[in-house]
Amino acid sequence: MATTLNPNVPTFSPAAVEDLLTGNRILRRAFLEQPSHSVGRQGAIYASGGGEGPVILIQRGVAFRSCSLPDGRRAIIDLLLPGDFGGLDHLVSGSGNEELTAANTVAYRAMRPAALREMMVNPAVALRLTALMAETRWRMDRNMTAVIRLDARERVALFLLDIYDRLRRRELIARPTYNLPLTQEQIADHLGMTMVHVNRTLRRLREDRLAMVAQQVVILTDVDRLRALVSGMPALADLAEPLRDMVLAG
Amino acid sequence: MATTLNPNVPTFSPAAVEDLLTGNRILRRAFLEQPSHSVGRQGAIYASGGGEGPVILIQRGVAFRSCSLPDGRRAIIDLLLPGDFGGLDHLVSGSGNEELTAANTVAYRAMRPAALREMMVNPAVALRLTALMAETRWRMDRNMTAVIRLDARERVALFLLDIYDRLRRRELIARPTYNLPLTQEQIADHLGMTMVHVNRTLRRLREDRLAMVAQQVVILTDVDRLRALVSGMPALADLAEPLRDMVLAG
DNA sequence: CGGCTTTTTGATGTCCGTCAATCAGTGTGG
DNA sequence: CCACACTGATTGACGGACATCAAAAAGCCG
Repeated sequence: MATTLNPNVPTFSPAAVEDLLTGNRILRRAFLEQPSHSVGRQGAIYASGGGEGPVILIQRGVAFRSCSLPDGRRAIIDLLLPGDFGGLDHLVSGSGNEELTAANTVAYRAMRPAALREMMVNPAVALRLTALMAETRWRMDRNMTAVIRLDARERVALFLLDIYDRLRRRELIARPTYNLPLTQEQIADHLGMTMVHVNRTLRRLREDRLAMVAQQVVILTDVDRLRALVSGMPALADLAEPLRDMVLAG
Repeated sequence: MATTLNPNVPTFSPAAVEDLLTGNRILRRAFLEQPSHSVGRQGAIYASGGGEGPVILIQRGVAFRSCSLPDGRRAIIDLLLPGDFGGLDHLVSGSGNEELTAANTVAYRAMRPAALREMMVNPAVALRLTALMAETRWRMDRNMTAVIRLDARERVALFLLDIYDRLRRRELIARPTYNLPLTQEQIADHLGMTMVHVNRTLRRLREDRLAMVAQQVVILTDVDRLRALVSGMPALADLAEPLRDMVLAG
């Protein structure tokens, strides 16, 4: 087995691991029984004002949750990779203000919130859903911290590293190279910068031989020095070893 | 009854309201049976690395969740007001990276995560916990959007208005005036600016007769024009009418 | 009154945004 | 097959919003 990626990754409470494992299994099985959907690039998986949105499990592709202002400004609040769940707040909210958009072609399973709520009578499922929401929050904590206190270079470095770690833990990649289906403008909307400055920052990272990003392909040429850039940040929280999301196919 | 504060506040799914009400009642009752704790200004309610942190319900005072970098930079990620729950991710996480600090003297009830997990066998409680986590996420979405895409003036205006709305909905205040036990440096750490610039921005708001902030006292002199400043932002999500948190005393 | 934190203000600098033009990649239809 | 259009990437010149540095003033507390 792979060793833990980082010494102080938040782990799940031991007392809860059993339930989390069970809940994880049940939940994924239920989603995999649903029909598979697909949306193309820039397509909406759900949008605000569209009634009760679904809860989804991403199987292939990348999606992002965003908030758009009327004047054209936009914030990309969270990024969902294969294996991530989205729309969990639809469990309780009739109408949120968020929208979920496919960055590239996305294949996903969807469930109605009502069906999921019924599954929550199983405490293991309920606990697992709590864990999923907590995970989302850890991701957001991180990006929030980055946007609040890191400079452009650090922000981009952290962003590239975090996606790398998330993909690696799911064993979707093995080497420090991956496909990132976001335009520089979308990256800018996620990191709180302008497209132009994202471009310049990426160029500098390239010149410094830290990372190369071109045409949706990311190559981390020096992971160690990248990590050193953001060494002040706490580790990326993710599922503990026994909870890795292995069931993606189906 | 008061009318809804905003036409398109996200409401809870009708199908879930019954359970949410029940869960809310049970949950608060359980917390109110716990002994009351108190911490002074700048005291830690829980910190990273302190073992399994508690889940808490704030009764009096204001607390903030923050992430500190070794070089002294700090991000204040979320603000907790009376009636808010904190540390919900301790339900699943053994060791997070967050810390919760009292802004002024805070009185709160605390429960061990294990006890709460046992209560989750009740689906109503589980659903209510999900709702609480969703609510936290809506708050963070908002501040994330603000820090990513609003300028300093808009950020401060939104910040002051949001706290105002949160306090008002809990009926902790009736007029556009409240106590805000944060230093300008802490406000800066929450909004992603420097203390100096927060100060200047507050001065401009005062000169424009929009809001006065002095010595922890906030007076919104022109709520309408303040709202106009941030009219592009979606409404602040909060509990629907039947779910207002009324049980604070005890 | 000291000693502390917090606020306030000025002077100066810089990181990043804005504007604008060019270039590259992709698709389309004549 | 090549104009044409369109989106996204890239780069330069310039400006501004915000940060940094520094110091004084104002609260706060024993």
